Amino acid sequence: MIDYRLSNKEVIRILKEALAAMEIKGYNFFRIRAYQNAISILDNLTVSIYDLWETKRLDEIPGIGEGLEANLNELFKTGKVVEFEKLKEGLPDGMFGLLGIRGIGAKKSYKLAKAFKLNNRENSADKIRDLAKAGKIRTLEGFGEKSEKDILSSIEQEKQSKNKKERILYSKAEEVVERIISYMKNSGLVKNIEAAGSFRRKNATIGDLDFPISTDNPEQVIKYFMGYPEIKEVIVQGDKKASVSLTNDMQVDIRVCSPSSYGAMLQYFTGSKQHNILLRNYALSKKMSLSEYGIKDTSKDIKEFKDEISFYKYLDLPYIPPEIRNGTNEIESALKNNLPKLIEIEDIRGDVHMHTTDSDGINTLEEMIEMGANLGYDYIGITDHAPSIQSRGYGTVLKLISDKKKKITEISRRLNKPKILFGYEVNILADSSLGLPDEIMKDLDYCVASIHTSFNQDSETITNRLISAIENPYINIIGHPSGRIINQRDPSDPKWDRVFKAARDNDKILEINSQPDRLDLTDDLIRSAIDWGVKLMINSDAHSLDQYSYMKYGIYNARRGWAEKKDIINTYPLNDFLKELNVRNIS
DNA sequence: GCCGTTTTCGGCCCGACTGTTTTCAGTCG
Repeated sequence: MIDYRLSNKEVIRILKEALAAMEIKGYNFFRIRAYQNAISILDNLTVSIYDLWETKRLDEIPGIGEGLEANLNELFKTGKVVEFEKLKEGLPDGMFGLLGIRGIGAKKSYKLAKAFKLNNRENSADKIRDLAKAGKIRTLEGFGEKSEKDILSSIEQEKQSKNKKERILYSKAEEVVERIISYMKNSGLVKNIEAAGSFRRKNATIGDLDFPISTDNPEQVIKYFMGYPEIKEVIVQGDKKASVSLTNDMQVDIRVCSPSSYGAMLQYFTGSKQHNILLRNYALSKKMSLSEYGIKDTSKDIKEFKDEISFYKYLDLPYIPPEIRNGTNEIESALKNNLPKLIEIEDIRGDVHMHTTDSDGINTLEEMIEMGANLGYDYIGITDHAPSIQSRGYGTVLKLISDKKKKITEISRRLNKPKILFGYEVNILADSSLGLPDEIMKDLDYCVASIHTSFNQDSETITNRLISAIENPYINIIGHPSGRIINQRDPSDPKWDRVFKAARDNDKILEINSQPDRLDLTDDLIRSAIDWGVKLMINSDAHSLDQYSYMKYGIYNARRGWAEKKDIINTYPLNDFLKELNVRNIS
């Protein structure tokens, strides 16, 4: 049997088209909303919908009930959904080429496609652009000169940014955030401001930036914001909010409120959208209504909140950290008083994956060790890429290793902290063999095994490669297990359940790699690894002194994966850590 | 269509902004 392995993006496109068709045909409002809700949830998944279907876990997704599960089942089995095809009957195909253009939803795309007889989605956007240029759109009822102009600029912008419209790395977004906050604070008008949204939830990548701002002078603040030098285009501008796009193509949204209601605004603007919907539903069950202005209960007047803690408290909930406000089961856990006590950066006692000038690092062994000492770490581990026996010869490699070992022993004698571990990052080769032979690895303190080549092998082969490294007695850690590079290389696709089981049964550690473009394991894999009882550690994989600080990104990622201190072994005191890692040659 | 700390029936998050309207529909977050 052949399945149709559609990507999340394709599945969502198909559902959005069905949704648009229902809106045109005037289906029940709440049925439409159920579809919107399901699409929004699916769109936020970081796991593959197909994988969930294949492992029969679609019913675990909130918002997907019997009906949509049956639709998706049909879609993955046959490549289409008969019900959806019927829904779209009689609608001009061109309208589906217009969905997704800013400001054009179902109704407008239908109106346009119908009026101008656009029967092909491939060229409908181009045709509308030409019609707008010719001043034909304004002749349509409900459209005017302004909307014609907006449509034109939306289409041209869409075309322009088609290839570069990727979400940017959290670490890059940090720089933009700092510039905006310092600009706004300079106005002297701002009481509170911070970046909310996915940035505050510490997503690995950021789409838009959202800033709640409290002030006694809303109009002035909006006006002042409009003078921000990186603004390319103003999308909306009102009394209470504004949206702009920057010269780097990021969208920035601000909301302005009074200091007395900043807590509710921050909560609203932090999201996630799904978290807020669930929270508002929960509030309704307690006869309360939530908004960005505060909480309305039966007394009808709005109770305001200066901070988020009091906001959640009024709902009889403990504070829910932004990193886990993903609209999964965090409210349920909060109600049971069962929220995780998430790991903090201060919990980290060491970092044992890093490189020096002996491989592709840019600082020397001595410099890297000194930095680890300055940071106050209890232990660090040096793991350059293992030298290749094939290209250097067995004897040379042995000599290299013993020289390096001597050097580390000497430095260790001078320092009482940190404990310095000596290992290598060893390649897991395409045929599942390892880049260093066992007899060399066994004399090292520990080894990290990582995949650096042949990422595109099929799922079964990748799974076996990872598992055979896990089963090797001299491998202690699997480095950046999925191999993804954000926006450059997709994660490889092993059977994670088998990998997790093997790691747990063999007492091996899986790494959370903190490089901002890796963040690997990903947050949801961290969550399932923990459920499997797998021990994890967070490493910077530093290739220079300043990259030690990447540890914080790994922490953010681990927090998103609901990780607690006990789940991450490099929070343990030295002796417990060495034992947990199964370090050899402990002196 | 989805879902359950009021409910397996009867509800369904909340508000801002825009353009084309004379009170609101469409879109967005």
